[in-house]
Amino acid sequence: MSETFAQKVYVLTRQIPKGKVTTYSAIAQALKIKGAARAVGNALNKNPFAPKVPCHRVIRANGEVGGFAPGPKRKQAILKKEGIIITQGRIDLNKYGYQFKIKS
DNA sequence: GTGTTGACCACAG
DNA sequence: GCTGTGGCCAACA
Repeated sequence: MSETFAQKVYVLTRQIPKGKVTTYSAIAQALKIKGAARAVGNALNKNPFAPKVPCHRVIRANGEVGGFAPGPKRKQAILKKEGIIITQGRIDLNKYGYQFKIKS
C-alpha cells in the first residue's frame, strides 16, 4: 500500500472517538515515528478529507488547541460542541487526552 | 537531488 | 511563568 505518511495520519485522526482529543506527537508515536509531530500537522493542514477527518480533535502536546485552517476560534467551538470543556484556551489532556494503541 | 516551509516538541536560560 | 534556540519529519517548488 503506497500510503503516504499523511494518509496514515488521516486514518488515525478518523479513529479518534467523539468527545476526546489527541496531540500531534501522539499520532507521530502511533506511526512509530517519534518527532514527526510537524509532519503530522502538515498532513492535517492539507487535510484533503476535511469533513471526514476530525482534525479539530487534534491539539498540541502542551494542551493548546493549536491551529486550524478557518481559524483556531472555529476549532475551539467545535470541541466545545463535542462536549469538551476548554479552559483558558487549553484542553485537559488528562481528561480528554486520547491515546492510540501502540504495538510494541 | 536540493532547499524551503510548516496546524510541532523539547530543552535551556 | 515566558522567550529563545535546536531538532525532528514529510510534502512541495
